[in-house]
Amino acid sequence: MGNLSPLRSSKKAAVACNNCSLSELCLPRGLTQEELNRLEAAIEKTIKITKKDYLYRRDDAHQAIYAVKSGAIKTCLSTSDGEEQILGFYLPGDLIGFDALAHNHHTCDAQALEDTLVCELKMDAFQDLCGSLASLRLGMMRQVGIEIEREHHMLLTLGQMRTEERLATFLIGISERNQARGFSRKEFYLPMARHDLANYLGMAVETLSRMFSRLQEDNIITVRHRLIDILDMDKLKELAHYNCRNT
Amino acid sequence: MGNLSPLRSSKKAAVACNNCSLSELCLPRGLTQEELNRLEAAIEKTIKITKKDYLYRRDDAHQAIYAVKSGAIKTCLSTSDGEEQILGFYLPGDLIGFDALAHNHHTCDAQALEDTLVCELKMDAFQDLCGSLASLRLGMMRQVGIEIEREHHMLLTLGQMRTEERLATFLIGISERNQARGFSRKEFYLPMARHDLANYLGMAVETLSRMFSRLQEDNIITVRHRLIDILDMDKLKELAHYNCRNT
DNA sequence: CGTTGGATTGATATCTGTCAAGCCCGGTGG
DNA sequence: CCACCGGGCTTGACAGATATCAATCCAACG
Repeated sequence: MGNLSPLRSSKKAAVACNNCSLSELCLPRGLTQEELNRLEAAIEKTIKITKKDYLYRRDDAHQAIYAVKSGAIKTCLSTSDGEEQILGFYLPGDLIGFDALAHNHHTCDAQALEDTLVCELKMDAFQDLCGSLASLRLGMMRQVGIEIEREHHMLLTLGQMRTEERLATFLIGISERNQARGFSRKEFYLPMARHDLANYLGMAVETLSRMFSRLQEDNIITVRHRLIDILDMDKLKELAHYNCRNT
Repeated sequence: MGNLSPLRSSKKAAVACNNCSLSELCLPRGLTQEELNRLEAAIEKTIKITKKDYLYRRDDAHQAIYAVKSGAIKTCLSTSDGEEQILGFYLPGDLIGFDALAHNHHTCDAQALEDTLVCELKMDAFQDLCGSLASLRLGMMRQVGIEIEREHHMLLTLGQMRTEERLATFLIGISERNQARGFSRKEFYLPMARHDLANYLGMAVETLSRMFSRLQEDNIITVRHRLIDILDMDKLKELAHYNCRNT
């Protein structure tokens, strides 16, 4: 468990959206220079979250939307009987914090999987901006829409697929997200522990481990702990029914 | 399968938001009278969708957000290999259409489970309104947030629960939604077929049927086809781990 | 009143979870 | 430098839940 009150070091963002390599994935996409300047003025600071600390917890007031700059964050629903469901993994360029839109307080926990930097966009400043910047409203809606689509796809994964298919689908997704960020689409590090990934994919850790082993035996990937190398993307997509589920 | 191009009869809404019994569940919640008037002016018409026809289909342009006035709608992802995943059931007072926020076209199908009436709020009129009505922006965000929370809860259901627990959770949810709409929370009609419900809950139809039977044997509910009577809400909540998962 | 599609029930196969043991790697301290 | 943990991960054996296949059953409807 991380600290309940994580120490956060913060300062004005060192990297402006302008110079941020992630801006094409993030909220700024499609904004003009002038609009971007106004958005940036509303971005308070960059927050550093140490591995295992929380960006926010359930019931925290909805103070801001965050953009991941580096590192990785998981969101997760916890129940009082000790069960939990991982809701998503957030990588650089992803926006996080929409779980609080309905009730003005967060409805899940957001925890850093590794040391992580996020930009903070305060809700009050954001609300003001939305009044005058139609493009920002659209950008926000687009981001919320992406979140909804992601969750729809996850419902399909949990509702219809068997374990091997789920893992294949997940690996392809991570691969594509890495590619969009300019990293290798065939070789990468998973930021999360087996425990978290198994939970996210709705299976036991042991089952997940077996599926990794099976993919390796079939020469589709190599696994060395969290380091994944996709050897045969076509076969992987076949297992994931990739072409069926995306057309 | 319904028609690909359903016939829609439409007219200006017969019931204004003011007089609509659902306004407390719907977008108008929290708006002042003047704001409400402006919103209403943007509501184009009431659309009638015949059972099995589609309100919209995947890839349709995002023309509007819809509010269900009566009837019921399911949303559903279809894959080219013939599988599908039901994403949600929408009852009177619910807003539908957020799946298109990211890409300006719909990413799932929305089909009427019975003859259904919806209000149509055109996106362009809505975008204009959002510029000047901060309260409407907030209302929209709240509705989107509700959708996200609903999906989070569904991920928990599919990821962590076993079949009986899923059904119990679903029945409690329907019961609460009925109650919020002024209907009985213990006796109600399910608008969807077993096939759809089983798909939604990520199990085989036969398993769902067995779970219904088991709940009936244990005198927790009575089932007569789609008519459900909850005899013992406490036991049902116990099965659903209701208190664990909602605190 | 027969047809048809949905729903239930039964028998069986399969997948996945559970329990248990062992492995591997990184960290720690002697 | 090496031995010794400890936690995360993997593997194996087994049990149990759920899917699948098949056979009714039932209700709505023409």
